[in-house]
Amino acid sequence: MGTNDLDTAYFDEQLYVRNVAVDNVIFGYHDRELKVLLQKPKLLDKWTVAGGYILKTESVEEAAHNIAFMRTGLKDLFLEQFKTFGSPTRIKDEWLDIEKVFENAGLNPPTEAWIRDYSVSIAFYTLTEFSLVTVQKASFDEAIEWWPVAQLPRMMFDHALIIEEALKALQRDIYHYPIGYELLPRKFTLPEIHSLYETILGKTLDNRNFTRKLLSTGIIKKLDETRNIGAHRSPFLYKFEKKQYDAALKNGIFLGF
Amino acid sequence: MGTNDLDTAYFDEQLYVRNVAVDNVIFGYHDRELKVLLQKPKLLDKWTVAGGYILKTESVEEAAHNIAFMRTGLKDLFLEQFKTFGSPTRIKDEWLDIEKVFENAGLNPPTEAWIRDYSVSIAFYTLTEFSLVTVQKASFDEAIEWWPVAQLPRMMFDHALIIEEALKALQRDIYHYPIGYELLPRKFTLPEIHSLYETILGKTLDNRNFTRKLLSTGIIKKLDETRNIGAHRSPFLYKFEKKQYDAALKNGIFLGF
DNA sequence: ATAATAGTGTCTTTAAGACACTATTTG
DNA sequence: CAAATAGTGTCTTAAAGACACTATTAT
Repeated sequence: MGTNDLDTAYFDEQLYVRNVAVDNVIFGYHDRELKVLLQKPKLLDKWTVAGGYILKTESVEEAAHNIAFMRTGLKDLFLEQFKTFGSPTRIKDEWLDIEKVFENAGLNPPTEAWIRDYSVSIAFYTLTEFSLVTVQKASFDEAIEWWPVAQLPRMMFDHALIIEEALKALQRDIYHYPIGYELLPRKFTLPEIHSLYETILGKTLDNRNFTRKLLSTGIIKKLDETRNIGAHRSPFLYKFEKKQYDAALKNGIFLGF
Repeated sequence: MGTNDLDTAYFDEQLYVRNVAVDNVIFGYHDRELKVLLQKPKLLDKWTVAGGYILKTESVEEAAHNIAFMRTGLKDLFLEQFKTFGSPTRIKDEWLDIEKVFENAGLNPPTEAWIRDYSVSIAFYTLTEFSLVTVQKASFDEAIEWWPVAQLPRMMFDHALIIEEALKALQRDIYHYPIGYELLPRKFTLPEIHSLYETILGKTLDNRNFTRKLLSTGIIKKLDETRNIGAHRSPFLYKFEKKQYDAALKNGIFLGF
């Protein structure tokens, strides 16, 4: 999406790249659950991934950043392009839906406008620290909410597939990038990051082996503080070592969990 | 690309998806070198990756298959989407080039036609067995040739970058897919596949360890034939085991070379 | 016999995986 | 002291990596 105005007339052929959408699967982590930020257009009972279009003056990556910014209020988020979807049927299968979207948005693009036509979607996923996000609703949306990836609502078009592929990409990337940095608060405990990895990978990880491997990379560092969690032993807080983290991002690491 | 006619007027807005191109980096392996199939438009001294546009009646993947077919005469090639490129400058940086391309092709799209405009390129790479390919020249091309990836000619637009990224993607994928099947003839020797892997990865691999690992996957099988290579010991021929190969493609394998 | 390439085995080192007890905190 | 969660060490097994000699073929 190219502007901060969520109500821009995307079918303006002068401003926007035609036939191309950008969809951005915004992941957050909270309450031991991996969540996705979804929107529900007015009057429809289907949800959509955050999405928008590309201004002719910006790159695909800038468009994806802008979409993330519009929905979360956050800039410079971690963002990965994972796949581009395009087929004659991915939107038209549910023709009625898109007509309703326009109607509800108070828009009425010409019948022949590209926005009703073949649509390629360049899909990204974004990682955000849940607690920092202040959700931004567009005027044509009835709701914008975090949904657990494990229990999604009815999704519009092929958006369920897009989320599924985003999750696969994330699961692939977690072995090669220090993903936790983006999803956790600045200070976190070992049990928290352990649970994050288990959640994303959908399997249990032996806590001793997990800790050993994670610490051996040198990307996190124990602090001299603990977190009080009630009637239990207080876990130590850790933080990411920016230097090691950046190196890991650049060169890749291998975390064989 | 959507038809078998290499001279189709791509700027026809009724037929083609606007603003979106598909570029396909076609890899082949020959003479111990990894090669790419490139074209040179008439009168320009820059080369391009195989590319084309998407018919509104086909999917992105179909378009990529059609591009590969038009250039190689082969169907059902192994094909992977690896990245989508899009920025306001990737084509316009060399505005003169694209004008010349049109001129040389005898085309004269209207000044405002999308084809001169912002262009998103969905990039794929394709693996082919070099010897099966019969190269197909389009009328607006002066030449179509295999170039060693290690010594590319001057490339148009961002095509050098696209090839670089395709190679990175291939190097990533080689660890998870039984790549050799696509690039080698049906029967091949251990030294041949060994050299293929060394070439793609750009590093030497201990032949004993390589053989041990490759054979342990069960995807190749020793035949009862040898290849005569002159005044040397004759190497045995091997072939891929289709069953194991398909399983490896589907589930992924791990080849830690 | 020589030159060139094919083919194979062992040892060492490192990483993965399995496994269970002790420590801290609060009520 | 009981309940809950944090935190840590060792052994076994598997895989990776390093390394060098013997086998075959044609001239």
